[in-house]
Amino acid sequence: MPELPEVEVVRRGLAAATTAARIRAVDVVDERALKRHPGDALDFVDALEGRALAAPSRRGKFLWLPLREPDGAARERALVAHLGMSGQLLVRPVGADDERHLCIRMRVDGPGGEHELRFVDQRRFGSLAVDALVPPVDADPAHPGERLPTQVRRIARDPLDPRFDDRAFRALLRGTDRGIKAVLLDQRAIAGIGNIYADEALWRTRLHWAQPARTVSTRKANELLAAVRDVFVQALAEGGTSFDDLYVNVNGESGYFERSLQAYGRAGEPCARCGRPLVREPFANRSSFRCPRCQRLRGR
DNA sequence: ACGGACTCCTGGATGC
DNA sequence: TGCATCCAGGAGTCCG
Repeated sequence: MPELPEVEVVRRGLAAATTAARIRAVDVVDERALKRHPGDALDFVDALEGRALAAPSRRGKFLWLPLREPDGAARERALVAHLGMSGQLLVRPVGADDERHLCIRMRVDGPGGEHELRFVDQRRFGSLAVDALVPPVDADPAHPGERLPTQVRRIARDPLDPRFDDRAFRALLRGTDRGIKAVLLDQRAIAGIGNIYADEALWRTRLHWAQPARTVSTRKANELLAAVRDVFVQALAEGGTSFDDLYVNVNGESGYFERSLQAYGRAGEPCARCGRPLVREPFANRSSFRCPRCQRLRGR
């Protein structure tokens, strides 16, 4: 399931394959993939055909490729992608067989010749859109050129962004009674974390998912941020986490960080620290995995 | 205003 | 064996 490391793997793959590529033709096979696009399919195709793609950017789990006019002029618009839980962006040879859940196909002509950039999505929570680029609400005066798609403006910076504000995040924790995991998953508070990496970071920090955020000490908050960054960097180095082939890189290959997971999906298996069997608990219509000994509610 | 519940969707796994 | 139900999840929306 694509969280920050998986989306970053895809971004890097796209950077190599599509930067400076020109879009020759766009075929919308399933219009439901355009649910975040402000216009219809015709408008989507029209906004892309003939334009070139600039180097891809990412914030949290959102990915976008700025568009250039045929004369090379920058356009304040971008092709925006969100993979949802099963979306894939694939670079394929022209005319390769259609994937079963192919939603959008784009023929692109780049430095490496002609390819197809395809958006494939089994569970259809993902989307492509053409969206305007605007200055971020948290713009840094030292970097006035930064631009974000409008639909990404409400998303916080992610913890690998050098301009992520640790201090502001700690203040946010002090100001809410929500459980710590709910805050980690709130993309307006900190971006890029989903259910898997939330559980991994909490396990590493020995925090219970329901621990009220305001009771997390400054020291623990710093440990938690460090754990989130560590787990992201490690997962990135291992190509991301793949379950049942739903997440793959642009060449269709799985990552292997699943082998390194210590908490997520491991109910009944012994905790790698203390040996107690991990438990699975319902949380916000999904699951949380934790060690009942290492990760207890504190200060109640 | 805040936070929790609900919604979109598909197919693999599970249960009777 | 076959049908029904459950479950997974990001982020927008809705409601108390």
